[in-house]
Amino acid sequence: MPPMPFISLTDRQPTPAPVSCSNCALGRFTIYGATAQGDPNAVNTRRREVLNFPAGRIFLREGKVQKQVYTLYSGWAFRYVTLSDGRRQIFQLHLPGDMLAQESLLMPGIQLPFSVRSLTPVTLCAFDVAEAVGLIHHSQEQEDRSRAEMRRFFAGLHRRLADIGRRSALGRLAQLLIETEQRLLLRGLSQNSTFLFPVSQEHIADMLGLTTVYVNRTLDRLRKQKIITFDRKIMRILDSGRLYEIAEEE
Amino acid sequence: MPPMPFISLTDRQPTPAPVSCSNCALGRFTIYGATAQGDPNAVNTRRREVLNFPAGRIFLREGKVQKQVYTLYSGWAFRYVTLSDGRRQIFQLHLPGDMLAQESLLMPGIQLPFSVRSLTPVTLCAFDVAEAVGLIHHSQEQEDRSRAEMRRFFAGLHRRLADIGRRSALGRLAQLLIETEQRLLLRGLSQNSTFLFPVSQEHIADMLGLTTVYVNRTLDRLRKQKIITFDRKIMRILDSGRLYEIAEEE
DNA sequence: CGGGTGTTTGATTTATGTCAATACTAGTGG
DNA sequence: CCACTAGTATTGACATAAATCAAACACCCG
Repeated sequence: MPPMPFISLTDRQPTPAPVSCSNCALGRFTIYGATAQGDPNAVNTRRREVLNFPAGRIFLREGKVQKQVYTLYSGWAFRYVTLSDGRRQIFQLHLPGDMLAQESLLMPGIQLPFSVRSLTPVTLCAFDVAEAVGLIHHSQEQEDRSRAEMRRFFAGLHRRLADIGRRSALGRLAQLLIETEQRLLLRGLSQNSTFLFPVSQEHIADMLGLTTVYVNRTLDRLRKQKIITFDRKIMRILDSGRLYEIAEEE
Repeated sequence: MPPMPFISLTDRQPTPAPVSCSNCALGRFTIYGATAQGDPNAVNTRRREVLNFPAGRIFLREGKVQKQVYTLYSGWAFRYVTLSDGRRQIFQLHLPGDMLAQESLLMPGIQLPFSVRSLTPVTLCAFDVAEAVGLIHHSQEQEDRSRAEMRRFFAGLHRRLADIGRRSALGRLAQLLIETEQRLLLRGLSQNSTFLFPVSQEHIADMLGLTTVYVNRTLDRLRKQKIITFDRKIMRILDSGRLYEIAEEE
């Protein structure tokens, strides 16, 4: 089934929260996707509340134990830590459909080793941890799906570590673009290798362990080689073959 | 209870595998530690086999799905990936008492995103995944303990990522030494801030995202400042106050 | 005792960081 | 619709941490 985009590429307004999970276009892409499609009411019943935050808001804090988890219904967020002198490392971008604080499902009682901040205005659907676990154990298919999601996340964390440890700035950037495009594609948020990428160069720097200035210059190299285009938050991959080569070799 | 060392600091011979888990001095430090102490027979019954490997052997391979998990009974190992051109990133050191491939317990069916190789000769105790899960669910205390272990591991992965992304070589090295000493201390494998650290400078480089030569020079800085001593694989922390400062600030 | 692996050191290069100035963009309020 | 501001992006000149290359050295093991 080809995924349908549920917001326009250039639409920067927050998508209004759905009244009911029954007509939520996003549900199928979530960790409880099977249930969301087969029995949307089961999801609706367990949803505790719908939250809205403006851009730049810290809404999950390092060290806290989560009683709830959240589906990112619309908008982008990221998980990160800040060192004592202000240096920041971003661990992951969260895209619409992601489950935030999902590790609380696997490791109940975990103190989050990161904070989460919104990158754009976001809408979240909240579930109690126990309810979310119930949702996941709803069916075999469901369990498989959510496990697959956890594994993807886990693998991604390792990949990022290897990237920062062992790849050049150019290689890291290429990896990031490829990974992001793939994740967005699955949700119908990338079309013709073009997608909204609402991050500043400082965010990219903090994801890749680089400096803002150097990210700028590295983006420039990709632009000059006509491998990408990136303007007003719209990223377009022009030469994905070359991008893959760079990701692999650099 | 002050942990008792179960091998001598300078003993480089592999500790013989215990015939029975009942007299295993290591059990209490494992992920199933509560059971190992309260009902060692429950552990013994489930143990499938005891494996021995020489140093430098790859015994878990990236991409494989694990039907078994292993307690590292003696020796050291590490998990890593190799990029296509040979660059290597080490994700974690495994010390005696660690459960190898433990993510298979949380995420059954996961393809390992890394390989595992022995650093010294190792002895492993093997358990089927299902049996190990059973062991863990043996009691509440047990579940709590094993969860705590998972969380520690998870937090450590994030910490390492932030270190490599945002700290200098000196800071990374300090972090590594502190973390390692703490982990060893819990198992009684560090005394008077002194422990066996059977890694080459190349291993350190591959853990920290550096070069062998530069690791050598960075170790040298710590030596010259009389913060550590490191000779014939014996690491001694002389000035832990200073080491903590460096870990935090650099 | 000889060879191989791991360590140390020096000289040099390079990728990336730092500092600082200028330009652009998206909003804001009038 | 314009002027103003605050954040971003871009650019240049320069500094430096870390990599590279290459040559001793040391140590361990059989």
